[in-house]
Amino acid sequence: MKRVKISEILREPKLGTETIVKGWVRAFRSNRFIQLNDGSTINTLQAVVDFEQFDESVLKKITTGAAVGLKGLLVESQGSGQSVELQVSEVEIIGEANPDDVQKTVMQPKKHSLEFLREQAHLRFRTNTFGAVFRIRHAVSFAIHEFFNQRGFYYIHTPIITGSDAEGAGEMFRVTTLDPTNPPLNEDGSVNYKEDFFGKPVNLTVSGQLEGELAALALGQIYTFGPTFRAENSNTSRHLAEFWMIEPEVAFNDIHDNMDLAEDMLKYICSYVMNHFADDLKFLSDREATEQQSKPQNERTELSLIERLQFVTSNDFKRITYTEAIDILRNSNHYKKKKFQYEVDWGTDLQSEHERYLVEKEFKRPVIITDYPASFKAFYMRRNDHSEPGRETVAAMDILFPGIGEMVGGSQREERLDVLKEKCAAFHIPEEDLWWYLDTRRFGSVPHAGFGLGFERMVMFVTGMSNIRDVIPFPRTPQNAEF
RNA sequence: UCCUCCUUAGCUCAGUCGGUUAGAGCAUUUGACUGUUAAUCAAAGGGUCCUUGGUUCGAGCCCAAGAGGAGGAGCCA
Repeated sequence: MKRVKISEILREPKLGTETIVKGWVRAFRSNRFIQLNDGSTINTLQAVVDFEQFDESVLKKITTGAAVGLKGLLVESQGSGQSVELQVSEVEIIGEANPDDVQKTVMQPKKHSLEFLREQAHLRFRTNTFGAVFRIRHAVSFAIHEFFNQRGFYYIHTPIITGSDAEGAGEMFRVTTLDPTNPPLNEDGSVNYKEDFFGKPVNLTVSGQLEGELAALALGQIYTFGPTFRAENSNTSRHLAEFWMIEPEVAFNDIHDNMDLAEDMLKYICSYVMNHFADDLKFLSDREATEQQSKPQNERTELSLIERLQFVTSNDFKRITYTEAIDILRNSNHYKKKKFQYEVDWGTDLQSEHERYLVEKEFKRPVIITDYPASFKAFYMRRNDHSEPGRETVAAMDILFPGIGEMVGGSQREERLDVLKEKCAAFHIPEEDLWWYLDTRRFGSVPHAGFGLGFERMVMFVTGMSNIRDVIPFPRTPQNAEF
């Protein structure tokens, strides 16, 4: 007989049939009731053992955390907390768990802090919260692939090891096989990278975008979905040294097509999770609601997690230009009462507090800000045709989410070779490093656009978790690469 | 990297003005009970009060330095 997953049993219970389940004991109450979870769902199956029919030594081993196989008859439950239960006739102890040891872990049946759970990343999968988070992380991932596949996008794998530092997106991790204590040196004392594995210095990628553009300018529409690495000493609840990013790129799209695509994608993800992982979502929504009760009124969220997802899918994102954003901020009472710590001036980047004001106070919904000043945006973003003199802007777009900040950053790309070369010079990027990128603008260049979605930030929004370390199985942050 | 806060039992936390033997709930163990739902009842075990140094007759509590963690900022996704 094959084991049946608990998710199947609970979805379509075949009452009166002999069934085998295997999983981990969450609780064993009254020497009679086993609460069994096998990871297929957040819900547990109640298994009832008649303790008079089993050996004491077997019952002793049914402890929290232990792995067991149970065979028995599926029947309607006499108790009120569940509809079906398993009347156990055979117990197999598959893996024991010593209660004294379990007591020191996150598996003991009680509430734990997220910090404590983080210290046991290898065991936190066993908890309701992280089981739900990682099932939903899968759902978000799968929804993204499904979304793009349905629209005829091709999934492209861009390199993880890269020789170009062109995007300047941040500090990079060096990849080398040289002996750090005794590297080969040039005559002038510098490290001789010709002797390194690739014959030149290489790093872990900070973005697959430039490579993605090459594919898009042949295959039409592509997306990447891979790990990304930033060696920045960022110690916040929104940053990781290793994270995952989705970067679609579409030939012939302009900035408006780009916004439509991003908005559709974000809505699709929310719908998918609501439709397919409702149990996990409800658990997380209730969990957040309980947590909110211990917070002061002004720090509570107005909508529940589920309501926030519904809100996103059923309302258009607010679209404004950077210049309009500056006007709104400067005309706000918040500004007039001097409640912003940072000055609001055309030409400087928006600070976190400004973005939060726009998203959380002014519009109360996701906001897309476009047409930023060229001075603080990347070299590859397309220069707008009708910029005021001295106020040159680029066709950039950032999508800001409540509680998260920047969820998506993208732009229409500079397709004009002469302008792009000008920008390279202005940003001190040597053209010879990017010859392969510039080539795309020589052989049938076309307008195109794309964006990057921070995968973990999306999972944060969908699960309601407030620390990015709690939505990735094994977080890598400064001074922390355990497991 | 900067600012603020935190570190007491396995976990979550209390610990008064610096004063005798540092407490509670949960968890664990033992026993009782047995249709429970974070089961209940009784008892027991469990402490480098983060580390080092200082002040003091006396420090969990005051001071200094360090370590670890959290929140916020910057950078960004």
